[in-house]
Amino acid sequence: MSEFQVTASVQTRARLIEAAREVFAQYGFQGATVREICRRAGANVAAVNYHFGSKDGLLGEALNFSGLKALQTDNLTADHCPEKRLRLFLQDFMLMLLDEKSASRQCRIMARELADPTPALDKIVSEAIAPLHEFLGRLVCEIVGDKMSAAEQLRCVFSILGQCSFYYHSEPVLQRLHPELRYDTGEIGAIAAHIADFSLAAMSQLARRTA
Amino acid sequence: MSEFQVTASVQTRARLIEAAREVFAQYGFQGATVREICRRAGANVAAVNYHFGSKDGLLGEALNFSGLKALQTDNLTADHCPEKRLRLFLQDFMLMLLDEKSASRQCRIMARELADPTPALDKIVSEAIAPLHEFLGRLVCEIVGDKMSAAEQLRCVFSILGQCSFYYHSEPVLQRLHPELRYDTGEIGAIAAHIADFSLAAMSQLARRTA
Amino acid sequence: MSEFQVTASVQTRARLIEAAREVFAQYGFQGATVREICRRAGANVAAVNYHFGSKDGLLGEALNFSGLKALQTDNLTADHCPEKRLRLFLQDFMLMLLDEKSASRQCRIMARELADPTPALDKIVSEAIAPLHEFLGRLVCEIVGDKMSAAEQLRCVFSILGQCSFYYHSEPVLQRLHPELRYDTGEIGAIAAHIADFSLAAMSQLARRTA
Amino acid sequence: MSEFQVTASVQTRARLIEAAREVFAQYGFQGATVREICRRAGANVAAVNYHFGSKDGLLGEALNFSGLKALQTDNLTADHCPEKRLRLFLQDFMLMLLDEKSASRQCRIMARELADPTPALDKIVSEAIAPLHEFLGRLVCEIVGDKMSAAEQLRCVFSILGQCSFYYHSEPVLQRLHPELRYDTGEIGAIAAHIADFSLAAMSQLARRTA
DNA sequence: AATGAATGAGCCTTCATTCAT
DNA sequence: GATGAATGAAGGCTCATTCAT
Repeated sequence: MSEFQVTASVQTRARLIEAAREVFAQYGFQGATVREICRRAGANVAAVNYHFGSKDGLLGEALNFSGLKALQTDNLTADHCPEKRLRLFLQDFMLMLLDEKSASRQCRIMARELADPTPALDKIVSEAIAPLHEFLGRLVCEIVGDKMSAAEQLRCVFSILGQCSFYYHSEPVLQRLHPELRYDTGEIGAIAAHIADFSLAAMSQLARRTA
Repeated sequence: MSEFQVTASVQTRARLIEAAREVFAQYGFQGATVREICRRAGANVAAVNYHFGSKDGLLGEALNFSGLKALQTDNLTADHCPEKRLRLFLQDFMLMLLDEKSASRQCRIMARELADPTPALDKIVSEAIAPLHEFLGRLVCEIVGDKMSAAEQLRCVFSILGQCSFYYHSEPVLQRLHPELRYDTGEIGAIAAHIADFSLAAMSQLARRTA
Repeated sequence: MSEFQVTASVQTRARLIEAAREVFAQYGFQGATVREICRRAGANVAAVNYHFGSKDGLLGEALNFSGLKALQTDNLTADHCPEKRLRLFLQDFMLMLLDEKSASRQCRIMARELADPTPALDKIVSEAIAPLHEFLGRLVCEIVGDKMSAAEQLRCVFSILGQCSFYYHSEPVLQRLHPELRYDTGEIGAIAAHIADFSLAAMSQLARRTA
Repeated sequence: MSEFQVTASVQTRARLIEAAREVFAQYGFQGATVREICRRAGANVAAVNYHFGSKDGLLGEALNFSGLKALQTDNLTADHCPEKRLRLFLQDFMLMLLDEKSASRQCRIMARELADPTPALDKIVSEAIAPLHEFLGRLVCEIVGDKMSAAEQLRCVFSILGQCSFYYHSEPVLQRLHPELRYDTGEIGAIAAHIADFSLAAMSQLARRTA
């Protein structure tokens, strides 16, 4: 094979993955069709099976969590108190979750996996969600110190994540209940600030109470 | 028409609805097949269209929010302070949401609608979710009084609902991360108590801060 | 069975036949559905099979040629020259064929049978079309006398019938080509007059030529 | 794509169109099934949708009026008087209409469309019937000149077309009434000659009368 | 290596008919 | 006698996948 062809093949693969992310995010795994993905990628109908073996295989490749990982490593290297770091992380995380940019697509695919798990969920959990839980767990631990049991700390992590994902999952509902709501940069910042306020207030109060 | 046939028809309808709830909850609206529903209901493939006109029509009938409504009316008639009533509601609500009983199936269907909205979502929003948001909105208002803006109160409602739905949406993830976790009555009670503690602590702190 | 019920049964039968004529005329035999016929007749879905054995059986009963027969017997008793009687017959016949009245429905069903014959066509031919051909055959014979061979006379009958049925069969086409065309009483009269003029002119000329 | 495959695809398409013409002509658009068409074409059930998008799309492709158009252009280039050209056209036209060759199938499909119009009728009218009416309109105009009003000329066209289509539409009836009738070349020629004689006689007489 | 053609299982739905009362 | 419920065969169509080059 000539080098030109190698490059063409690689580009086709890349376009397929990009198109798959769009279509999976928009229609879900079941609702997405191989034809539509190939159409958007400008590739042949058979390309998906050729490059990835199956629709399932493509889903596996389409998942990519580098953005989410970068968020965490950046946050860890910042020189702030844990409360401030939680605030900053929530700002970045909600922006990634709610902003109408490409980064949001993986989140959307992940969210769909929760409602309708496929074998790809295992990969998502081990590569993206487990590290995220651990990251937040350490942050909460730093904030509440030893004033809370491990089980309570875990539930605080869940409370924070629950608040975050709510705005993502409930978007179609919120659009109907509050049509004026728009996830623009300002609104997302306000949401993140509220989650930080709410959670930090709760944790400080609960930590004090236990003590 | 004989009384026997009326009964038979009603029973067939009921079996179809029950089967539909199972299958919709398990596979989602798209993934569910009329054949599987009819098979489980012991009815003919054509039964769904005969009784409900279409798969969509069956979905509409399969959705029933009487349990959720009862929760709210019961709570409103209770003679307690608003904080206590929030606690009690969360206990009932999380039990309905997480307990492995039939009531949970409507929730599962609703949850799937969020990830992949169908025309039925409008019905769900107007009949179930909107009243629930209003109910919690009034409760929060009673708790924080005039010490918080309406927008902040609304975000508190979202924070509460987000925490609740997290345990529901993330079940498959949590099963993988914490295989020892079981949603038995005791665990559900502890979760509900945590959400109440966390939220009440946050609200009291935020209300005080504003004041 | 009480006399009341007998009457009810007879009425249901009659309503079914009337509804069947409407629906067969509108949608054709294949396109017509038993459900729609029963709905219009205000009868049960099973009524057609109960009263007529099958959809085919209903078609047989729905066909009725009394109007067409009356036309011919009326014409035969009129005291006019054959040319005049042809004119009068064409006026009546085209009115029956084209006027938007109930009488037209049997014609429409018959016309559909020609394009898509069912077993009912045999009945139609023997009871309606054959007598009509014979009637016109005698009329043509009276007009051209012995100046034309039997084969030529037969073709003249065909030429007359062809002109008549054209306006019926081609209605959807003519509506598209000449949207201003309306089959009102005046237009139908003009059409019938033209067919009479055209055919009598042709026959007189051909008869003279042969002689 | 290899040349072999291109050829294979074209052949499959062609076989499908040919089979569709057979089946549509035999059973009508509604009565025809995609399965039967594919069976006759030796193709898969999905082939129709793959190649033509839908059953409707296939009908559109199955209609082809090149034969009819050729008839008219050939006739226009002939160097004869208009009466002679009408005679010649009727010979060709009736042969196309009645001869048991493939060309007849499009006519049969067209005839069915008249009794049970589908969206394809628009295409038929604009591409085949309208030009045919115009062609005959010009011929009639040449024959009767200015001795007849435009409305009368139009009715003469209808009288000619009515006679022609009668032999086509009424074939199942004529088979029952005159079982000895066969549309062989000789008979078709005699029919065409009769229509020409009848129509020219009528027109000359009517034109003279008006003058 | 990569593609257009073709596949067949499966989808929802429609329908004339039969069943049990 | 007459009906509402139920049937099952068949309809057009969609889809991920495989085939042949």
